[in-house]
Amino acid sequence: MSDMTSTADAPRSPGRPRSIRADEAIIEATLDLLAEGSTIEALSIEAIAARAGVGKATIYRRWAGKDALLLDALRRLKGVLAQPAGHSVRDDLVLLVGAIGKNVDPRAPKIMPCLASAVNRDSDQFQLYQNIISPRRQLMREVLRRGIDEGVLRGDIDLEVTMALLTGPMLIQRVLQWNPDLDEQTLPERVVDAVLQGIQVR
Amino acid sequence: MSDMTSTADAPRSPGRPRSIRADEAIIEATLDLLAEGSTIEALSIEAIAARAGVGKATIYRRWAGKDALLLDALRRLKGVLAQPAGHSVRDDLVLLVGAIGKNVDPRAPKIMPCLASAVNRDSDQFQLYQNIISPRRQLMREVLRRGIDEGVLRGDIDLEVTMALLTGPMLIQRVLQWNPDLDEQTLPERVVDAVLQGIQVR
DNA sequence: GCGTTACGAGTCTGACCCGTATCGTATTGC
DNA sequence: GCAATACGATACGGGTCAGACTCGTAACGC
Repeated sequence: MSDMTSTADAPRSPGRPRSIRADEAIIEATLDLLAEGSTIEALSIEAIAARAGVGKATIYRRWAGKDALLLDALRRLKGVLAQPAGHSVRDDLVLLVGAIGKNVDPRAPKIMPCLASAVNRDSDQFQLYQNIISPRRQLMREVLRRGIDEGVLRGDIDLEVTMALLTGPMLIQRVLQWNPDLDEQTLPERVVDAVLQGIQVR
Repeated sequence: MSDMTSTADAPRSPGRPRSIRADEAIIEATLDLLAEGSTIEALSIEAIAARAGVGKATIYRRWAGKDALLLDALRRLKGVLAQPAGHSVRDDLVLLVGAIGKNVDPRAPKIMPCLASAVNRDSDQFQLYQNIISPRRQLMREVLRRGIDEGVLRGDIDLEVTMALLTGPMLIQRVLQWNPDLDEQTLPERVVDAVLQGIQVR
């Protein structure tokens, strides 16, 4: 997708090879600046170059512009998929819900909120976002299906609505800080249990 | 909060009074530009003035800067609180959930996503956001409490978690377009029913 | 060593914008 | 009519930034 992919095959390189350290420094600088509070569009190539200790040309040699750089930088944040143990449906759901918005990179929580706007205005970034979350949705869908097969969950539930039910509360809390009084730590467990049991008198 | 409040008392005005049409045109232009896809920080006073058919000085005569103008402009969007009928707890919840992210102004859904980032970086805007949603949370809390009193809802549920459960799915759908396959129209009903009944086999 | 390419640093042009000031004009109270 | 204040328009100095370019230098294959 970016120029960097061409590094893989590496047919032959006449001159001095590109510095891998520069690649890394540029990406890191981008994420650092975002995590420090810069918004996406306030981010300038000049600032990134300065922060990375790199000439502007070094950036333009690798990426076409800010958008392409950002696309590569944000890819770093998606982290790895959580792997449900497969024993208890409830525990698996707690694990998956707890993993929402939680990434390997500690900067991710700071950066994620500012993506919310971008996702709804740029269709490329919307696609990137969907590409990241759809495998996670799939994972949760499979756990729910397993629950139905095992007879733990009812067969007539709407899987998509149920996933929204499990994901929504965690997401608005992590991304929007919707309710400052809500404890994020114990939220996954409480959400899963509430969804499982319902709130109605039976 | 802004200079405009001083218009209220109006002690005495020597010269030509300020044009109310200009006030309106500036606010409208601001909201229009935001709704058309401009982000908050890409929004410039010059663009607003041009769109409103107004000189820049006319804007600076009223507001100290872009932030003050935005604060006033966004206040227009919050709309009125939904009024639950008070008959059926389920119907009231469906009404409240359906009202999430739904404002009188048709531009609101387009503008809301780009506020997500601002809310998490500027504490002033975070407060403004909390001030807007906390009465709505209170409304929902009262409906839930009524449900408990009436014996429709269990007494041992966590109100705050339940509210997150009801609000989250709707919010991520309206603001983040979390799952494009999910029908926004019928979502409130389905969310409320799922939360009421739970998904577990009983 | 030589051609080639990359490097950090810096320069340059052309946008765009802010916030202020200044036009000539319009609208108010007196 | 006259002072006062508003209006839209425009010009201004100061600032930031995009991208393309230029340095002198560094690292590679041959």
